[in-house]
Amino acid sequence: MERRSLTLEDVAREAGVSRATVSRVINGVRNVDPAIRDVVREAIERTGYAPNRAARSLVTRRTETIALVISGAGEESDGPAHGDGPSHDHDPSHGDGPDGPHNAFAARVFADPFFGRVVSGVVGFLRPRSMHPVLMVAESAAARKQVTGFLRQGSADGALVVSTHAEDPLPAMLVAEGLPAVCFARPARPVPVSYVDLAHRAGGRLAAEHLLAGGRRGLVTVTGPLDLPAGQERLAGFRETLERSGMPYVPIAEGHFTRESGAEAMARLLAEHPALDGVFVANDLMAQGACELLRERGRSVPGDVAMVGFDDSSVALTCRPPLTTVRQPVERMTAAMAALLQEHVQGTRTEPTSLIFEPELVVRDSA
Amino acid sequence: MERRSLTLEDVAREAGVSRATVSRVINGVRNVDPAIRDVVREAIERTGYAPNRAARSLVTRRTETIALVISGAGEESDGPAHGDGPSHDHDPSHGDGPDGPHNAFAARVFADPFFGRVVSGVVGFLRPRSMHPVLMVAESAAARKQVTGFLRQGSADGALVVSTHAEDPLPAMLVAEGLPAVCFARPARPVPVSYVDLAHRAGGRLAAEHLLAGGRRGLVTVTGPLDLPAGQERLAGFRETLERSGMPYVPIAEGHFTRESGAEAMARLLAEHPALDGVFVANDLMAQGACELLRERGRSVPGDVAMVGFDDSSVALTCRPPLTTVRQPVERMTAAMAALLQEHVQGTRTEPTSLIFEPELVVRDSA
DNA sequence: GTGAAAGCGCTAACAT
DNA sequence: ATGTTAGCGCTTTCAC
Repeated sequence: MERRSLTLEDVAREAGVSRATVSRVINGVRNVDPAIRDVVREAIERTGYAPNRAARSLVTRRTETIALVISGAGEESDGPAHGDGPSHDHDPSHGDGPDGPHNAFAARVFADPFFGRVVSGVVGFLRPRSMHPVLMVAESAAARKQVTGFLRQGSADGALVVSTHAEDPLPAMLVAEGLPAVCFARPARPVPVSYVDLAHRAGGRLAAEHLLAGGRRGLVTVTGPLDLPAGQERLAGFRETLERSGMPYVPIAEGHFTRESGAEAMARLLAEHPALDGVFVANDLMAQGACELLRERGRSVPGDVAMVGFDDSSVALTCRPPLTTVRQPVERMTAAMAALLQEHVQGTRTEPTSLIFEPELVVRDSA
Repeated sequence: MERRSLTLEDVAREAGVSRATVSRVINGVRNVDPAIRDVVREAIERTGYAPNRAARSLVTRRTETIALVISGAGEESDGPAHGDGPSHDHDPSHGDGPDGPHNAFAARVFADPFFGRVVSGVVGFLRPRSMHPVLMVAESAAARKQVTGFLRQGSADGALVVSTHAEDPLPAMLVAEGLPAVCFARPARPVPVSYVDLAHRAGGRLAAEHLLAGGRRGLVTVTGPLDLPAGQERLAGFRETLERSGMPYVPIAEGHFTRESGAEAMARLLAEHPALDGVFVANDLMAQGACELLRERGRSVPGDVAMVGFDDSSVALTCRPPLTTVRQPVERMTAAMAALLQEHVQGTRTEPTSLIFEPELVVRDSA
């Protein structure tokens, strides 16, 4: 049943040439007589030959595989306990128990609509090149070791890192080991690593301008986590613009990019500034929460309060009303990450590089 | 900068033993003197050695990698055109253009909250075993070839297949090539392949019983695609139960598991049966659509109309009101898929096997 | 332009 | 219990 896999040797015999020639044909090296080339191609076709990845990888030192890492900060496993073997994990909900997700982190991350767009962009770039990402989750120290180990043993050529927390140590670890990596968003503390990011400040500006253009003057904002560059910059852009319009003071409430925190922040703002008539919420998930809270409190959107979100994630459409939002071209950004990583792997680019994308205002019904 | 990677040889020298011994220690083979074992371990630690995956894979004929394939039916690329090379694609939106996702399929799939749960379950099983899934999308004939090719060249040991359409030819292709595979849900047409599935019929029953228990008598249902076993069975279970309660006739409207189709189906039902007071919607996404439509039409949920969804996906919580729904333990199911595949790969199980999971009613606010 | 041959780093007989 | 050795299937000099 398990037919011994075909080798170059078999194809070579079939075509009446040497292994080397078949190899050349497969790898598209010139210096091959067109006639012979066709004969070989036919032999490959006829036999259904598929080159062995491991063998090739062993000699080329390339895997043509990249890792897509969803990485969190040190949370659980960086606590006081240490010295355990690398495969042990301190999270009590860990393990392949009957409860499905081995930990809350993975479940949370994969449920985020943002994740789908990330994957979509990466796959969009990779697939036409016959490459496919290996998905890794790294929220603990042990998991991060797994990532570097994975790369060091040559299981992948490099890593695409999407961090969910500001203090993620993974980028620095990768750099320290000399492993090719590209991050989504500039790391909170400087690391000589390539990254792709959004012009967050410009995004905040777009939001402010739109709200202002709509005649709103009682403006407030629900910010993202202010220890994240993205959180700071979006706020800065928003503030800046209002300031230029003679509104130096803007009430703010900090959220952490979750729906619940958006609702809570909105509640605080509403309590302190009942006259508000426009709000910039630093991501769509929080905007959804804010929207619901506003409705509960009897304020209509956009009638009483105009709202601009950020990201243009799927919830922007799901939300009632559909959200006017600052679109982050996530798919293009993650595709660019893959392209950049590819260059680093191939050695056609060596210096850490950053690519900044421009946001775009998508006007729907909320403002 | 690029330090030549360490080899077994280096570690062996460092530890003063032979390559074979180091190999034994690493692979946990007995027959190693504990003292020597420790010396070797220390040498590994000291040198920071990481075994080369390709080299190992070449001899073991195992990759310790599995593919997670999100697969659609033949759609675009199975049209009249054919004979193109495998890397060509007919979808005009294909390619790494500036528009992000190389095709609508990937974008649609990855945006589905269901996808996150699938990944979460798979990763939950794999990660404690230091394995990581390779993500593949296969919605065209060419893409499916890529999948079988990927496995045939030994890039992965087997595939986990999640089909989004009834007539997906991939499972049959995999079986025909003798490649290890496990599917999510029973294939629409019989294929001798292992799969994990839900007792859909029991789920339909749960929904009916709950609605009945709530005193609702004007019951209708929005079904899933009726060419899918899941669609048929959920309906059958629902019908069955009502029939036993003396309600042989149930108005139905078919949807295709999208929010829009749910709203449309609900609209049809409402037009024909304005007196309805309870509805079973065959998935949460459609339920959300139905819910919104009901509200637009001035019917409150659950006041005027009680609603039970299916899946318990993230939208069940997002939905206003939060959905009472039939929970599908997706994470456990996909973890089981991975476990089953593992057995097939290791040869500890050879016959196609099916694992059926029981659904569970989650009562929230909509019914 | 093509073939012969030398490894890539590892595991698994087989010897010892 | 440990070392020696023969490949796994491929790419890549190096001759021709």
